[in-house]
Amino acid sequence: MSEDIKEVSEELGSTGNFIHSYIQEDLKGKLNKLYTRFPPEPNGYLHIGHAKSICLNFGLAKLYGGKCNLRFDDTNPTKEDNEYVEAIEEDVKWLGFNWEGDVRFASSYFDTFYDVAVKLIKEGKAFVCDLTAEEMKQYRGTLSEPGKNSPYRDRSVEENLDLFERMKNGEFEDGSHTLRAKIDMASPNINMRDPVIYRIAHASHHRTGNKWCIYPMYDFAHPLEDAIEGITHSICTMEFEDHRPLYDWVVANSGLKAKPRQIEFARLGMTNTVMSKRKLRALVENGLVDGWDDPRMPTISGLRRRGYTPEAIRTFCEKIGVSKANSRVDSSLLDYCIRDDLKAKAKVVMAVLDPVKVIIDNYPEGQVEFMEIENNPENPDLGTRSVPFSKEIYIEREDFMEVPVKKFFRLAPLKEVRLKGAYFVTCVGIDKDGDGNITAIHCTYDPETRSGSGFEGRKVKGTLHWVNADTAVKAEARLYDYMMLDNPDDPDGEMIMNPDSLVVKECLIEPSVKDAKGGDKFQFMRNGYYCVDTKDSKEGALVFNRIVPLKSSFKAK
RNA sequence: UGGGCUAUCGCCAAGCGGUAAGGCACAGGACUUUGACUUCUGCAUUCGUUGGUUCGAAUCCAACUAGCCCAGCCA
Repeated sequence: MSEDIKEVSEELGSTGNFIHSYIQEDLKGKLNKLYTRFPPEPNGYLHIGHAKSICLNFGLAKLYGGKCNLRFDDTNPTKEDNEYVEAIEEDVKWLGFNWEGDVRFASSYFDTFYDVAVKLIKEGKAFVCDLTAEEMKQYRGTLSEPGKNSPYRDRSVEENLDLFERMKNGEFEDGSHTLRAKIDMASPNINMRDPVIYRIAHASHHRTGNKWCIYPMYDFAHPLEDAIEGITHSICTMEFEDHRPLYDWVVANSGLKAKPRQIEFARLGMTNTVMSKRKLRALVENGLVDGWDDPRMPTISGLRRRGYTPEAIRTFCEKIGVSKANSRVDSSLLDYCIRDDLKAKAKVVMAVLDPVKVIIDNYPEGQVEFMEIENNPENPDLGTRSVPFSKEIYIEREDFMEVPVKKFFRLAPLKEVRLKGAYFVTCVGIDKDGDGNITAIHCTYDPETRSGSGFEGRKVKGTLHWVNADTAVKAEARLYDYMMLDNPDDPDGEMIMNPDSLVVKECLIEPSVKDAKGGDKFQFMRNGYYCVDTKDSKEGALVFNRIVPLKSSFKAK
């Protein structure tokens, strides 16, 4: 095992984070196997911040030859639902991770939790408290003043046992009693001021139904869950750092042998999006987005629908690193990751989003030629396809300028450009309507310049994508941009929805995409990466989501 | 103002007493049948501040400063 650690350590080089140091330290000592867990509460959908935790926990387990559980922390029935457990399982699988054995549920340990609570009562380490929520708040003290002992703190073990059993049996109303750990009301750490470990909630649980009407609190349940499962390293986010003394107290007093170690890291923040469940829920409930899987959402389901790949998300999670410092990662890093993943995977096709007609005056009327074009110049394995070409085609409106700016390589009067995979054409005239708008561009082509003919006579600076007018497929393109904008009026960082986060266009695409299915990904040449929408795309009425635009160093000034 | 944590390039982030890795972003050059990709080059004499220890400090010590978290019968 120490050899393995050495190898891992060398492999990591200088990229290892502080968690690796802890784990390696522990593995050199008493432990011989790493065991982690990903423990979401099933009360919402997973987002890319969870992906960071998933990659960390499952990734660490894999790296050190250990195991990782998927466990639902379902200790609060009023907020949880089976809908979420199913969605979460799907997301974790989709991201490419396999959990150890069956999915675990905190709720399947409810009997054990109860037994530990009884043990604590018997040892004088827990008591039933009759204080109301409001009274308890008064007794708790403040950040700078110590709290006071509850008047119920010194009840006898017998009375506590009796009361706790009656709590379990449903004799009391919600909020009338709690079970509290007896620790220290004067502790500077508020979490240690006799924290509540069980509350009464006459609510139906999505898995245990009406069997229980008392439910354990996170601070009590979580350390026990970890200890029961033999978790060695319980990795969570920074806000739980203050809870660690309580976590350790529960483990130490539980009678369980395992001694999991809690390690905290900073949660993910990203620019141009929101990550809090509350804010995401508000967007969904206010109808500002098309559900939790709206392609603008940072949810795993949203990213998946948008066209992000698990590989890209995993790479992103590796690249952002893990530390304890608050941070907001620039969204451009995620953009980079998906482009990098798709560049050799996606077929490159030609699509025109803002078409203007081009008539090739000297091309024979009625003639159609099929041009053989490589699907991805970087990846010959993707093969070639045949693209029809004829007298009338469409090009991108922005690829023509009647009065070109300097350094404009594209089409302009009397300028020659290459049509990708076809011929060189020269603009010889323009048709305009009564308002002066260009309705068609007239060109001539040079038959000698046919693509693949080996023509070397002259060079052109620009290559344009195009679609054949007769055979083009009409489709809907949904151009997504960052969901949120910084709000200059709110220095606290409350963001506002980007009004241009979705722009819908009708576009024309070469016929090879005709049979594309939901989830298929393409590069629209010179434009960006697109994914066929899994919800709204139909045969004959394709809908493409723009995953991310291509970079461009061209600036028209 | 009690306790906990954090502070290294525009954004992440290595660094663990021997003289500032890497990625993204950005800028410029080459290449190019995608102004993409690829490739080359540039990008912190300086590590929140101020002192101290040391031959030597981002790394040790002290004092400041700033930011985040905690007063749910949420997780």
